Amino acid sequence: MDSKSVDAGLLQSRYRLTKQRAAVLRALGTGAHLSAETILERVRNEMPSVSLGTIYRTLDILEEIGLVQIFSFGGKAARYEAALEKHHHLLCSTCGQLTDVRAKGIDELAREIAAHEGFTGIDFALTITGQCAECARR
Amino acid sequence: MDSKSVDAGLLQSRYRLTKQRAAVLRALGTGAHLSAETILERVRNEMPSVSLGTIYRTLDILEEIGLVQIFSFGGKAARYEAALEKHHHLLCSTCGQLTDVRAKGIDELAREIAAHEGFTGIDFALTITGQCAECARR
DNA sequence: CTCTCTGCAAAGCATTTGCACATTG
DNA sequence: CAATGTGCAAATGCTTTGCAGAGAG
Repeated sequence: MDSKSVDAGLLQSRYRLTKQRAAVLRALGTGAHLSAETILERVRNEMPSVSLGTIYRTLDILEEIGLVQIFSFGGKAARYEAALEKHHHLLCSTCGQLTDVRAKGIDELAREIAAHEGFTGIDFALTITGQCAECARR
Repeated sequence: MDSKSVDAGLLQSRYRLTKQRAAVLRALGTGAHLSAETILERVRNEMPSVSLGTIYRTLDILEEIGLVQIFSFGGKAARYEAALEKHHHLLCSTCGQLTDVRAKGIDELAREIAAHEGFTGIDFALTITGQCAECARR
């Protein structure tokens, strides 16, 4: 997905495409699993006056439109990621690293389970917590 | 699991089994998906002087020992639940209701995925968000 | 008697919000 | 120019912590 088509998502929505919003989208494009604070830093590189409030407001909108996925794991600050291709995460409980994984088997299973309970319009993301190979070695 | 065996978990740990901790365990037994605030209310029924700080401290310990599962979903207050049998959740994004579901297929898949990436000692819980049958009807 | 736990109140943090001004379409 | 968005700073809400006294072993 290039930046034009990402911006298009905003244009098609009831929201305006502002400099700040485009910058947040760009920041998200440069790496995944960013905290709001990190996004703020990146956006400030090109636009020093943005405020954290705007970052949060923007992320809310982007999530609503479906351009961003939010992960809140028990801990502290949530992580935000451009919603490109559906995928899941492995979270190392020792070093905190987040690894992406695809697994359509899970998607199908989840869909079946939800359907069985009468749930519709579902969405989900699986986060598996454990120890990554590197941390286990120590 | 009766209350004796639950208490035993604490007794076997390096923590003391205090009145407050037993009361929190009992409160968790009476219903799942409780917020810390709700647990506080329940515990106060039998012990009016407990503080929220103690509730949180106790829940932390219980999670560490493995007697409690914590769910933090994006939103606000986390939900706490006695860790009885491994299961997953359906979260209705409209009414907020949380439904338990078992699905060993998912457990197996997750284990495979993690193993493939060299992750060990894994744990996870799947939360599927969508609209429950009742809310969809409206 | 010593170590752990508790209540209380204050502190911490991530996130949200009210308001006056700036910007967009 | 009317509606929406932004920066700023203050407010919120959940959770954590320091401390002095209470309780457990």
